This record gives sequence, C-alpha cells and structure tokens, in this order.
Amino acid sequence: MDNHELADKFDAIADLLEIKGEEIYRIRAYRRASEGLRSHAVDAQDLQERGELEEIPGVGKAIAEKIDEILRTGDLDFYERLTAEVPPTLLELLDVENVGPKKAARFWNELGVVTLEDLEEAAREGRIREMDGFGAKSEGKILEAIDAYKKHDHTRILISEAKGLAVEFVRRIRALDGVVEVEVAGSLRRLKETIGDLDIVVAATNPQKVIDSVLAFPEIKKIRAQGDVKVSVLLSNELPLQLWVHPPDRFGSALQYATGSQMHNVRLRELAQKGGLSLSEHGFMREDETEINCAEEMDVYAALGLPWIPPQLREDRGEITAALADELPELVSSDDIRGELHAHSDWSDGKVSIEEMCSAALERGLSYLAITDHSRSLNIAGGLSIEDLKKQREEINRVQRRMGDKLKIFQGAEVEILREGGLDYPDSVLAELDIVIASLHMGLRQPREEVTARILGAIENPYVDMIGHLTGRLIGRRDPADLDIEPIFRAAADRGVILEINSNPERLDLKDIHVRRALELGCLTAINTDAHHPDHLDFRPFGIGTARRGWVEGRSVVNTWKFKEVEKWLKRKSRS
DNA sequence: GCCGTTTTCGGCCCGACTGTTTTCAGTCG
Repeated sequence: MDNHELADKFDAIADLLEIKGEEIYRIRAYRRASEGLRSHAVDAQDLQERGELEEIPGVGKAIAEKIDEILRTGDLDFYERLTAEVPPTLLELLDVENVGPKKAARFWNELGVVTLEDLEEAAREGRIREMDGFGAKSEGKILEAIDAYKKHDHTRILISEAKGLAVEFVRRIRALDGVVEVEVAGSLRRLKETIGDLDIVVAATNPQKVIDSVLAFPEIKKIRAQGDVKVSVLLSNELPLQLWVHPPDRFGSALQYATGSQMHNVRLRELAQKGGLSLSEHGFMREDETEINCAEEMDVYAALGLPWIPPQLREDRGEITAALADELPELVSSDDIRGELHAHSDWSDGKVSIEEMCSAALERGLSYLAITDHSRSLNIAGGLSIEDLKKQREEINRVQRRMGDKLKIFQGAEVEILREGGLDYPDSVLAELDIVIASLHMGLRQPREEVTARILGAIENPYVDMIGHLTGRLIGRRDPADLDIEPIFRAAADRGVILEINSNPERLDLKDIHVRRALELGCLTAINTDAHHPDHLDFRPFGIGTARRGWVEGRSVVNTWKFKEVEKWLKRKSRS
C-alpha cells in the first residue's frame, strides 16, 4: 500500500468520523496526516522498517500505529469498527455538491439513506423537503447536483490547458471598465501538475459592475454562487471558475488568499493569531479591531515578519518554517536555463529537421541543444540503427558548421532500457555519443523489483548520463511504473547520473515531491522539454514550475550551466 | 489526534455565500 492509498484511507476515516459527529480537532488531525502522507516522497513502508513513521508531518503515535497495522496486516481494526457503525457508502454522498457530513448524517438518520441511489430516490419522492431546515429549493438542488455528478467525470485538467483558458479570461477581464489589476491565483498560480478549477483575482474600483460583466461571458454555463466580492460559476467545459473582486487597496490580501494552498493559509492564520492578528481575505484585523490592508501580496507576508514566499512553495511543506528562519531557497527560474538536453528531430519521431530544431532553440535564447533521437528498438518512433547514428553525426557536424558558435549541438540518443534489462546500443556505440539519456518506454507494467532493477542497471552503465522521464507516467492516461524510488535516487546521486525533470505537461516526470527528495539525496537534475517539435520548447515553464515546487535552486540543474561546463561534465563522466 | 521561540496540556483559521430562517447552520475554499 503506497502513501496515496494510505492517505485515502485516513481521509475516509476523517469523513466517517465527521458523519458520526466526532470532535472536529480529531478529524482535522486525520486530514493533516493524510496531507502529510501525500506530500512525503519516502514510502511509508521504508519509514516503517526504520521506525520513523512519525517523521511524516501530522503523524503522531496513534496514527503511526495505524499505518503500521495497515502495512503489516493489510487491514485496520479501527476502520473496520468504524464502518460497522457508519456505512462507508455514505461517503458517496459527500461527492454531491453542497452535501457535507452534517447533511449526510441527517439523510442517513432521518430517511434511512445509505447510498447515492437512496438519496436520489428520497429527493424524487419529496421526502427531503419534509425535513426541518430543508425546502423544495434545496431538494431540487440536490437532484441537480446528483445529475451533474453522474454526468461528468471530475477529472482535473492538464496545467497547459488551464493556462490557455486562464490567459484568455484574464485578457478579457483586464479590458473591462474600472479594472485595475487581474491575476491568476489558485493551483494554476502555484503551478500544480493538474488543475481542478480556475481562480482569478481582480482589483477594481467598481466590483459589482465587474462581476456583472463577467457573468455575461458566453462560456459561463451556470452560476453556482454570487455575492458582493465573489462569484463562483461553472464553465461550459464543466470547469469551475472562481472570481474575487476587491478594491485595489485589498488586492494583495485577496490574491494571497485565493492563491492558497488551503493548508498554507491555515498555517499563516495560525501564525497571525500568535501575533495577536486575525488574517482573512480582506487583510489583517488587530485585536483593537483596526485593520491592516494589503495592496501588495508582499505586505501580507511582511506583516507576519516573513519574506514573500513564492507561490510554488505554498503547500505547507515546511515553507513557513523556512521563511521564519530566512532559509527559503533561491528558486530556479526560466532565465537561468541556457540549453536543452533532450530533443528529437525527424531522424526519429520529431516533426522537423535538426537544423530547424537548432534555429528554434536559438530563437529561444538557448546556447546549446542536444539532439537525442530514439534508439533502434523503439520501432514505433522510428528509432535509429547504429548506421543511422553515424550518418546523423555527419549531419549534425554540417549543421554545427552553419550555426557557428551561436548554438552548440550535442549528439545524443534517448536509449531504450530494454524489457529484459540492459540498453539498446552496445557500450562501444554509447561511448561515441556526446550525451546518453536512458529511458523506459516498454515494460512499464513489470513488477516493482524487475522494473526498478532495469533502472538501476541503466544508472550503473558508465556511459549513461541521464535518466529521462523516470516513471513513464502520462498524467490522467497512464500510471507511473511501480518503482522503488529511494534506491534509484541514491544510486543516481552516487554515480552522478542526472535525473530529468520532463517539462511536457502530460509527463512532469519527475514530479514535485520526487524532485525535492532527489535534491535532498544530492542528485543533479536537468529541466528538459523532450521537444518533438519547435513549439514544444515552450513547455519549459511547466518543468520550471515543477522544479520550483521541488525547491530546486539553480546550481543543481545541469542545463543552467554554461556549455563548456556541461561539455566538461559529460566527458568526465563517460570515462568513469 | 497532534504539537511546542509564551505550552508535554490546552490549544487548534476564517469569512463568503445559500437556504432556511427571524438569527443561523452548513458548505466551501
């Protein structure tokens, strides 16, 4: 059972306890433990073996014992007893909009509702409107919400798609009368790998007018809630959009609030409390009821004695403690990137010639580019034979002469890690290449031991410089390979093998928490685009975002180095 | 149930919005 499955279990426990009417702080403790598990890159299994389960933030003695029991026996007695009291099917009801634990408990106790179907039936039969505090309107809303829940699949969208939508909204809102500032907030601003809703914050002199104008946008399908400072709608593509409109002197507070994360904000409010302040989306309230308004987001942090915290760090993963100690990382940024170390040409499955890729790299201000086409076994991608590689070297030499010193080209390959282990070219061929990326595309579903051993074997090969998109996941489409991450990172650190942070928004592989763990263990990374087309070079901001979420500073990213340094590093390596 | 530059016990974030209410509970982020 992995950390995510454990987290799901504790979330279920929290929900069941809440339906049961348990004390709220105990419930929150389970939720925090769940968050801690999701944010922790080291498997609970590993921590259990070392007796270090309480290292996970939010996990104390009692929850550590529960994790231990689940890992040892596969079951949890506490959970079994809990579900004997509260039917676990009630958890389905919580997925219905505006149905929470209190209502679920009442439907259960007063109407005998246990499943979603029961609830729908009760609503259709008009039994909900009979309950105290309910009416025909709330009954209708429940039916509508059940219908909506059944109809669409609630999958989060890719960050690239969300960004496109948000940019367009921001452009149109900015053009509205009285609008002073517009910013994207929420998980998109934090550059999370997937996005569940769009959050946009507006500073305007006439908030109500702005809200009215936005509500008239044609792609708004449904208004979910509408007030003086906030509106929540559903777009025609089923994505929720939330809009906050505040006067300019409160814009900083509103932006900070809407950016989140939820847990980061909770921590900030706790900190404010200790300083005798109360923090909300409007600003700070002092104990004497006077206010501190924040026009800039930085003012919010400053009032708490903190430096501004970059949005990508705001996940309650230790950033506030680091800020208090003035130990925030100097995060890598797009400006730091000097080259691309993973790109394809039409020699394999890339869409354009080597020369066109080079021109595109140059246009984007890069000073070096590695052409790393697929190796011979990847037939579907037109992998190169050993003979092809030699011809490609000649072509690269020709293009290099034309490019002069403006752009330096490495000849590399993205070499298959074969199903049975080993690499797709013999060492004698690998030795001739400037850079070797080893990647998995086949046999991703092998058992953990086998697939982990293949990666470890690649890392041990003296000619391998980098592991590409380690887990092979495609977000929302293909699960990551079942890898034992910890020994892989230790071996990569030991052998000086670079771990790629793949910027393709479908991959983002390594993911944020793995990036952070890799760094802790002393690994080098490279933020690559894996471009198969010139346009793909523009994926990089997503990889940068993932790196920043992994607390990456510039120096540990190899493609922030100058060409000479990278060249020297790669040569040193292939002789080791 | 967790946790500690005021605490090993006593705290634990905050407000907008809705539907049902004559003052508020529940949900959401």
